[in-house]
Amino acid sequence: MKMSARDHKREMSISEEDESPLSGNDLRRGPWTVEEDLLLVNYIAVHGEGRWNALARCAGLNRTGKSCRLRWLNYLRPDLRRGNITAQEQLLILELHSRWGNRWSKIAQHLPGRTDNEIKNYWRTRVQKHARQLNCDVNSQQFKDLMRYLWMPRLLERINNDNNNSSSPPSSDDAVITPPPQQQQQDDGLVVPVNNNQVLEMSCTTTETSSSSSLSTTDWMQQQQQALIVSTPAMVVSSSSCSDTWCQPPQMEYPPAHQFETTCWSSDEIVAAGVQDDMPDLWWGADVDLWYTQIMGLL
DNA sequence: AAATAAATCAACCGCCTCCTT
DNA sequence: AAAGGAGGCGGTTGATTTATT
Repeated sequence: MKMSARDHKREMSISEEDESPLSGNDLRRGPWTVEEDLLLVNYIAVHGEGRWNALARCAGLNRTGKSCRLRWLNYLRPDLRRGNITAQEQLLILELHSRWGNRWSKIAQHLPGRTDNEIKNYWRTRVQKHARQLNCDVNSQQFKDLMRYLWMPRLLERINNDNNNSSSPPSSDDAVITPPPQQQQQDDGLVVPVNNNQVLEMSCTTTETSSSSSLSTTDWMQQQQQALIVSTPAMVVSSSSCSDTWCQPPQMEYPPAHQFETTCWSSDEIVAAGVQDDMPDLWWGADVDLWYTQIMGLL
């Protein structure tokens, strides 16, 4: 298992702490050591996950079941997706959060390989930060409108441009993980990837099996986007290419832009208004401030 | 180069729900 | 039906890293 410098440093500090271990039956807390990770991974590989308190004991881990579960779900399980949150994922997070609010685990179900913790952290560190910088409440209508009528369409535009401009294989930032073997149509109109374990548990409710069993996460994301965005204002996105089998776009009602005269700014409109049309690469990066400050000035 | 501030994210906590007995 | 345990969730903390001065 690859260990980062950060992990190594942490490991060293833990080893030093072990000279004065927790007394008696006290359970370990804090950062996990490599040895603990191995114990957990090996045990789950043989016996599977679940029954976490018993698992912790049987695996010889002096941890709570909760701690083991968290470590496995958020860090050790093999289908985790590493790296930056992609533009596609950002778009999904924004859209799903606008529907469900802080239902992180529910949102995470729609982002294969991402954990609720990761999405929650992303929201708090990036999205909330920018709401603060704009001096508005993250739950305010103003901020929601900004996301819906400016950021999301622009993000979408960027994604589409990227897709059009490159027929190349996915970049390293767009790593393909173990693809979702099956998808499950839910009553909310979205399609949920189902991992191997879930298939076993939920096979009785799996109604549709997509022919795209080798779908990469990238492809899955793109199809999800199409399902999500067909009614995004000012975006010309056809859903006709979607398979009717599993890509049924939800009928989303975008709220009226009570504050904006136009519901969305096209690139031409933005340029015509004198704003540089060069949305920064990372979208939430520091240099985006100028970009959307200019935009905000137009509103 | 050092000090400080800001950002990141792994991990914990407390509450809630569900399941088993 | 009630009690207790396990698992899941959202909120929060704090150590570490990264950026800035």
